[in-house]
Amino acid sequence: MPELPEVETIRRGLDKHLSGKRIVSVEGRGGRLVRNNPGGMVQLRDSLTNAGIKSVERRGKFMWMLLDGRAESTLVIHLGMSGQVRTATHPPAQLDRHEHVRLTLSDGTVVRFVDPRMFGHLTLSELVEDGRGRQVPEIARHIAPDLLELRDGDDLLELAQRMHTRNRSIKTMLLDQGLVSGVGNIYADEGLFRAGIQGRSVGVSLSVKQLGSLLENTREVMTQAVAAGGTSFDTLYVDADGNPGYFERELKVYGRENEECLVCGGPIVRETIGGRSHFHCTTCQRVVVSQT
DNA sequence: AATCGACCCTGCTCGC
DNA sequence: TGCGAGCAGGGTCGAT
Repeated sequence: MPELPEVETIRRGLDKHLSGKRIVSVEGRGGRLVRNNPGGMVQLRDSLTNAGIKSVERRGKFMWMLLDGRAESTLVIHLGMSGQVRTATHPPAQLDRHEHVRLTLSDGTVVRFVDPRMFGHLTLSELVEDGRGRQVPEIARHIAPDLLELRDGDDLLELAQRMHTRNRSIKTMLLDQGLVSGVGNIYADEGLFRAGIQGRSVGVSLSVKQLGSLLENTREVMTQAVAAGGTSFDTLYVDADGNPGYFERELKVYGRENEECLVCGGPIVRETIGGRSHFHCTTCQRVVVSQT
């Protein structure tokens, strides 16, 4: 479900509600959600009980709580396709069907981890240096900085130059979290539409300038989506307070197969790239697959 | 080294 | 109304 804007919206809510609080109890069966911890729920309970939460951080679609005085200094939260983190002051006594873990904080706030598909995970991880001067959880070290971390000049240019050397579809590269993180299927398509490029265009065939424009457009869409509280197609995405996001109304192509392009009136087309749907307008977006 | 497909799950929608 | 097929916003792994 959630891409960078949705995760960032949730992170802000959690940071506000949880920072400076202490975890007093840990409940739930955990299940697949805690699969990455060798000691499962027992380890999670031992490590988190009485831990203080300093802040909630994020890179790409990974977010983590910074914990006080613990061997594993972070609790990493990845929402996968259908994960939610909700805060509550008076939750139902019984855990919901898909509620796998519940934390109770020193002030009575309850944090509920919900995930029907269980592609998400909760993982204790130590902080390490990412090679660029930032401390990140060890299990998130493999992902690149996200578009909101990259600086306008050098960082974006360097990434555009790197993409320019690759003989690979631009959409696949946008989704490659090792190249740039945080972009998922919705915002990749929206960024490509705004940049006027079809997703199967190949890196080497696009100019560094075109690639830079694509990155800027994609970042701009995500920035606007954060301001709108993210995109909600359905009840699967809500922020930490249970509110939906309002960016769906701003989507130009994603999920609009056979509908009219809002710019030229032509049909929005869906094709498959790398096993994922790519929504685009064949008039407003060019395909560039050969050297120019 | 890079890239593709399979796989991990549940739930919803669509067509017959 | 019932049922199977297909699809979904994510990531990881092994085979090529």
